[in-house]
Amino acid sequence: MRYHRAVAGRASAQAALETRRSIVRAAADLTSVEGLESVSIGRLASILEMSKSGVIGQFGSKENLQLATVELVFAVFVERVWEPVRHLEPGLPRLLGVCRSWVTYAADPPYPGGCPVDQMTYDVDGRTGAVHDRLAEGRAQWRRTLVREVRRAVEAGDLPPSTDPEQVVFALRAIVSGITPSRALDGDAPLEQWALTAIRAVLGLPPQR
Amino acid sequence: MRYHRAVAGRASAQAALETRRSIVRAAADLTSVEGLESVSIGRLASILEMSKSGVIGQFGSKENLQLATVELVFAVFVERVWEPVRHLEPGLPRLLGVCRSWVTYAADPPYPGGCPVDQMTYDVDGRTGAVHDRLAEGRAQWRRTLVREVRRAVEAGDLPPSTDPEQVVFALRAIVSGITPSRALDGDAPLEQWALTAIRAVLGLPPQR
DNA sequence: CCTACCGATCGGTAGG
DNA sequence: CCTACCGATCGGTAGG
Repeated sequence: MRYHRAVAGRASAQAALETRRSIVRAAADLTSVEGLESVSIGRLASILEMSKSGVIGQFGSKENLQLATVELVFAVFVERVWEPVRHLEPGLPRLLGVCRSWVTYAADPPYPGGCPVDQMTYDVDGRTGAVHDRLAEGRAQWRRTLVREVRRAVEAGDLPPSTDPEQVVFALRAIVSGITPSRALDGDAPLEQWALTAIRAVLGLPPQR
Repeated sequence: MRYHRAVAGRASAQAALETRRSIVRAAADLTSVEGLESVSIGRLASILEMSKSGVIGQFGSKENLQLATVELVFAVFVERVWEPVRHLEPGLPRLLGVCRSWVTYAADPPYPGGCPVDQMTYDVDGRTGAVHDRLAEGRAQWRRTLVREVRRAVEAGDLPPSTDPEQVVFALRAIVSGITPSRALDGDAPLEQWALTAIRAVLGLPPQR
């Protein structure tokens, strides 16, 4: 009986973890399409064919569910954008690699909608609270990573010495983030190519590659 | 009595128009801060110290109120960004003028939050309906205006003949739209200057001015 | 423009 | 993980 309960305990703890993952994943997908505000506990319950208390019980509050969703979309971002290129040589080679994987991620995101990080940024930008703070923190970390990479490229002589890393990183983020709304509202266009062309321009590199 | 009623009729029609304007203005302000989804009839009623039926009665439905809000923010955009420079010489002079007024509008918007057009773009990009369609239409019109201006600048020899007007306009829109989220979440920075620097880069113009 | 009301949905809790 | 429920708020309507 103790054994049985222990096994059942492990099995059900595992099942609970899987349920938790499926809830967060559904929340991320729904956020990518309709935004954070549309992700209600009732809608998730309906999508996942669970009760509302089954959805919220895993997290205790909607805010905790949102925080878990933020962590998931950050992890996916790192896995898709940073991991594939982290082995490249620091400086311009890795910076250009990041830009390519980043643009690919934005143009063909692993969600039914656009990048949930950008969506959430708009959803929380006028508010306060833990979700806003965690999102700002993650964005700041990504910004610092990019600034460091630009700085290395300048020091290596691969970018003009007049380069302002902070300015360039602002431009890079804007250009990549511009892909999602264009894709959703402006009709078909070679957005990936347009973005890469713009990126080379703000880096002060000659066109093409 | 007929006269009195006629006067009262005019006066109250005017009052109704003013009420209508104040509702739409409050909706635009609230949209700029919290997004379209947070603009409920009840919240507007509370802000304006009216009854809910007084708010919605002017429009018949929430969708019509949203459409009226879209028209207002488009009108404000044209007034702030296009009108100040429409007298400039078509081509590069007017294009640079537009970029300046546009960046100023984004960096110091006439709303308590950021530009409602960008906010609404994220709010409706995963949906269908009249608000989505009107927003897409307005965005397309602005895009065509910019493309025309870039094309003129190329034809006048003020921009490189290799310029792809559609690509450049994608980049311009992304850069200006990047100001709002940065302002809200990334802390103090010379965003206006960064944006103008990036704009010159994607236009293929030398730095500074 | 108002009061009074409709059914639906919201986040969350009690109790199991 | 469930059912059953809470008060609050949603968009909208009836009737004036």
